[in-house]
Amino acid sequence: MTTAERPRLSIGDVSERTGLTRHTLRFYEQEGLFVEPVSRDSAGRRVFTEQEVGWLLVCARLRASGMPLPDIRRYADLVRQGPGTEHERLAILQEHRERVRAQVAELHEALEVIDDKVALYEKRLAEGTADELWRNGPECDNL
Amino acid sequence: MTTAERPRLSIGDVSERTGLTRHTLRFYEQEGLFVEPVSRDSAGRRVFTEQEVGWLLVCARLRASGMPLPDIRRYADLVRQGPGTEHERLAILQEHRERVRAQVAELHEALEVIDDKVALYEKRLAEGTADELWRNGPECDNL
DNA sequence: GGTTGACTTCGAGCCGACTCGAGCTCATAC
DNA sequence: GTATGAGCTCGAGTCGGCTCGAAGTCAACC
Repeated sequence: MTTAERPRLSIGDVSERTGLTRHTLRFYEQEGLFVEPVSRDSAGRRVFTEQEVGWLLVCARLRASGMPLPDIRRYADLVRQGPGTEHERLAILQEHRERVRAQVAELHEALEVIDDKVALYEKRLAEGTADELWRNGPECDNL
Repeated sequence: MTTAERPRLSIGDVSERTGLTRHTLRFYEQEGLFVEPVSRDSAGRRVFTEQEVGWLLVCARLRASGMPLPDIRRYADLVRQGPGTEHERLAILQEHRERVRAQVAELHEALEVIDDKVALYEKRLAEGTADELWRNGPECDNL
């Protein structure tokens, strides 16, 4: 529980550190992705903390893996509500994990198809027999 | 080179066999994803061949792995143009393969984050110490 | 010859997640 | 004191890939 420095980060700082644009950060606030309301300075500008940067980095990973904003919002809501909501938070994470795993599996299947085609083209091109790859050839399984 | 049966498949048949809706199949034709123009019967209805089903299954994999429609169209165009376009076809496939691999890597990174969180929640819930997971705990790295 | 069901075209609508821009307010640097 | 630059709000636009529905055609069965 370090009561250490609380560096006050501007939206620009956070943008740099998270890779999310300023626009996106405002949009995320509006969408309720933050656990606590984002605080403001005297001029009404957003002031972020290191904690929030950390959370945003997590959000970025969740987004990159396809978690919809409503799910992230829900998770953030639960964290805000505090103790007693851990089971549902866990459930959200587990469900998402399954979806991601399924997606990885799907991508691997696609990679198999792609790899086959690449191998075929490379072989034919190396042999100079690319023409045989043409439409009605015996081994021309789907171009 | 089997000159065998040419089963004339309706859009409904193809829909069933590819998992693509009729709407999507028409849309794909319109978008130029087919190598050859789709033929029609006397009443103007689309008639598909086994070859086309095969190609659509490939398309489905490419789409599932995120290849944009314009890229698929380009590939189909090249196949239609025939010999001499193999290098570019190969290039398209290789490029896409790299993107898919990158995506898989990204998903794995996300999975690491998710797995960590899941493990943490499971541990605390099992121990009944979930409360310690609360906000300002020492080990509470980003909720 | 009427009903059914599968097909046709066309254009519009939808979805999620940004992305952008106009017009404004501030604070700091010179 | 004014120019610069970063921030603000709000509403609208974009993008890709479907998705839907209305209105019509056609063949096959009873």
